[in-house]
Amino acid sequence: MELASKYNPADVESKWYKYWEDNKLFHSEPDGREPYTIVIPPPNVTGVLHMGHMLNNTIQDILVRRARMKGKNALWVPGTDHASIATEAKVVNKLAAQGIKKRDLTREQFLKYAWEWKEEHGGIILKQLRRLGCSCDWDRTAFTMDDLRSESVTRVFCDLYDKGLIYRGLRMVNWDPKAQTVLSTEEVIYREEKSKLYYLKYYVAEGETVTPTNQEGEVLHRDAKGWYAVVATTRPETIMGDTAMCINPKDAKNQWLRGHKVVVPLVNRVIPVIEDRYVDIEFGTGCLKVTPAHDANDYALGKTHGLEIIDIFNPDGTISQAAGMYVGQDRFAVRKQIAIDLDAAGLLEKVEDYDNKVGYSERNQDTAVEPRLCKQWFLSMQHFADIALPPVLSGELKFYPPKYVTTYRNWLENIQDWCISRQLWWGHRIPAYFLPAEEGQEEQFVVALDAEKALEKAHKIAGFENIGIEDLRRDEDALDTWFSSWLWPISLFNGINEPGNKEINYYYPTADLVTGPDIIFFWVARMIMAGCEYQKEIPFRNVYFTGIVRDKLGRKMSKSLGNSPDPIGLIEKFGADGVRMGLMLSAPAGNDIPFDESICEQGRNFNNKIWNAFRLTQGWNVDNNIAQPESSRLAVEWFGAALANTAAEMDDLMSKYRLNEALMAVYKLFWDEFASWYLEIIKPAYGQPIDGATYAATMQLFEKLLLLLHPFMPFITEELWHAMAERGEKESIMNQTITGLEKGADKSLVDNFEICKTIVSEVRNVRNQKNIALKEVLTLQVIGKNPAEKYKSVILKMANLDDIKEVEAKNPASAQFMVGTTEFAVNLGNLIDAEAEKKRINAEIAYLEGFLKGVMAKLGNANFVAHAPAAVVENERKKQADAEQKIALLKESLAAL
RNA sequence: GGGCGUUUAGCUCAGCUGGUUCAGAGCAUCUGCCUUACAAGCAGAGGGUCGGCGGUUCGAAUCCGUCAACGCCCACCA
Repeated sequence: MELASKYNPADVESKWYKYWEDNKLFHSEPDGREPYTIVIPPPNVTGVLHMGHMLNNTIQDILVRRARMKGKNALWVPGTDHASIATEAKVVNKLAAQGIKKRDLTREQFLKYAWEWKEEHGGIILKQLRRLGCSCDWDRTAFTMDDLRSESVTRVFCDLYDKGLIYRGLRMVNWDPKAQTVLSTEEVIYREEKSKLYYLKYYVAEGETVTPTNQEGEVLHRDAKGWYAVVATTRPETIMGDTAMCINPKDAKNQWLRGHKVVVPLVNRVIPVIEDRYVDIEFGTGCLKVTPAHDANDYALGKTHGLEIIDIFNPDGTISQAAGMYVGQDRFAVRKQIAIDLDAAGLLEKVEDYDNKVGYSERNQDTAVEPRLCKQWFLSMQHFADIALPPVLSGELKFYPPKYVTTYRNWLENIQDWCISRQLWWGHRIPAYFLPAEEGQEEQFVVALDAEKALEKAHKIAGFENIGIEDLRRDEDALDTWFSSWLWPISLFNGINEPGNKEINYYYPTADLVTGPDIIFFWVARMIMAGCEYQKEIPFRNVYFTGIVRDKLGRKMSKSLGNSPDPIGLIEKFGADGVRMGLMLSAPAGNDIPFDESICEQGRNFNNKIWNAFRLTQGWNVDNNIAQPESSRLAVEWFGAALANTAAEMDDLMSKYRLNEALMAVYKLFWDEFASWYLEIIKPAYGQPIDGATYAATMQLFEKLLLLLHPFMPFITEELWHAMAERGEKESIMNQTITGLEKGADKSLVDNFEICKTIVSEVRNVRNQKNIALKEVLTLQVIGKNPAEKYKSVILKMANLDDIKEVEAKNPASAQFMVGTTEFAVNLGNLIDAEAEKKRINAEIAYLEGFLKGVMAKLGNANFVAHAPAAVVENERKKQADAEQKIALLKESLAAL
């Protein structure tokens, strides 16, 4: 069959993926081999593949394919995440577009829509992962909200509640007014923002007698309407919630306010002036308005000083009835309006530009988070921090790159309780059941796996012995998505519902986790916690943190910027192998990846190179009756050693997770050594057959190269591996072993061959400079012994020489070069340009003399000779001798010209 | 305000415990080639005061100090 001169990935990729899947080659069952497990960071079930996924999953696939080829029982478990808040938002939007409001639906109705959405969009991303070549065990595909995972979540909730680690409490939390749910502290991201600082006048209440501290104070704090204090605030719309003004007791300039009452501007409510050292004397005027309902610090102040709490916001961020004014208007609209109104009333002293940080919802980045006081479910975290820190600090669990250990440690050492409830429907509903209560009375509740069990528990509580199941009211809230993800490495093997089962015992702990550093707290840390709590063992041995994929301008790839290439489009253009390689060549663990389509070209070109090397070998006729040329024998010997060296190097690099370097090593081995040297050496003359021994050896070497390449480029390697020989029906390259390829590594053999390569290059260089075609046969002279005598046959062929003559004195009419301290000369006859040659030699002498000067200076330094190790001094002496010898030889040549 | 990281060729990055890997790799660039595997290619070549300054040392890209730029994480200054 005639092979096209260019590799066409589209032809082969779908074919081989189907083959792998049909033959269940990715499937794993526990057996006697050593397990190698990876659990996928579950992508959002309704999401689509982006470049971050491409990178992340390529890495995982390389690791898992390589482990498989190292003889391990490799398993990569795929799955998706229900992504509570993001998915619910999408469904709400979709319904809104159809004119349906969430609040008009019952929970059941809404969930029906949500599941429909999930069925429609779920799985797209899993199909895309197949295009990439991911060798996931699809039979095990899981979903964080499927039955087993849901049951796991409920069990864990009940267990932690029973252990006293989960509690319900009134706290100042972060509220997302758009999604109308609470968020954890980790889900709030702060952004620097240009805003305004409003200086508001708080007049001293009527009837208060003010004693000015000094003349200056009187000027500053008094006008026609009386005495006043000025408060600087970025949030004037919250004044309706002010229940005090606070000054620092040590603040001399505000002493005069002590014990007074002031009037909240516009609102006209009289509030006390309190004193607390919390207030920064230097900030603004040193006067702080205290709004206990809407600021965490103010809340704390309110608590210590027994202040009233006025909640002026509705859950959607509009002003509530309690505010008494601007009711129903949006918080930001009110901020604008109130500034105007305050100004009109002469209560706004001034407005300044001010940079401050505003918290936004991580999932909903256009919505500013509102601190809000409400009752939520929390998980006490100190216990988990205590168990999750030691394995990382001790190195039992390793982070790549290790700098993240510090980040991890800092977080755990300052751990805050985790707010786990969300006011959402799409998620795992909290298994807490409230008991009937009298109006105005605090409701009691029980926590249980289901309603029946809840009822049993309720019956044991005095006064509730006779209630029925219909009297129980289940908590409306769902759990934070991460409350299911943190169980992922356990729940995938059903280790929560069925502790100690065969699968969890075999596959846990997993080997490597590949994920982004942005979810180190959300996910990585919490999985370690859950693992240590429920399996008493870390969930993975190594965490590989990938970088962020950026565009070539260094910007994060994002939908809104439109700078993210379509991954499937890239695969169609360059082939999955090409894209994988482009991504992998870019950067080491932890570094951001500046991605540009053009790096995929390099991958595609490499595919093509491999393809064409194969095409070359297929074009040969094999003749078993001809003898193996010496040059071919040497090439086989040398390349075998070179391949083993690279295999060993790759083992080392892979163990350090330096995938890009491992790939580069095999890339160079294939292109620079195999294609450019080995194949050229053994290539028979045009139309001539190749000897059987060389051909067989070549195909063996080629096959080994494919094995080494396979984890990085699964498709083309499978294609060629099959094209190369008859294979069994279920035989795949992915199940071949690469163990032992490093055997036979011989560095000296490789180093020796380098001398031969240098000589050939030098001759080619002469041809280049003198414009001598490769076809023209030349003669090489070596003065003295040829340092690469062993490879003479190779040199003759590669440099197209008729002979290498060992002579005592060279022909002056020749182009000369040196390899080490050996002189070579290419006889040029009348082609020689004596002037040019003199110039070249003089330049070389000048360089060597400079070099020698440096060496001599070192050796002339008594301190150096006295202090430096003998070997170093010896080496300098050798440099000196070599340089001197070379200079002498060059001067001779010069004289001869 | 704390902490971490980065700065080496045009670009992206290696360079471990100071000295033969000490100034490297890939890509890009330049020159010459359509040589019957491959122009998505072949053969060559050029290119860097290792961010600045100071110190330790016989010797510094490498260790220490300092400054600068960039990036990331954490933190309640309204």
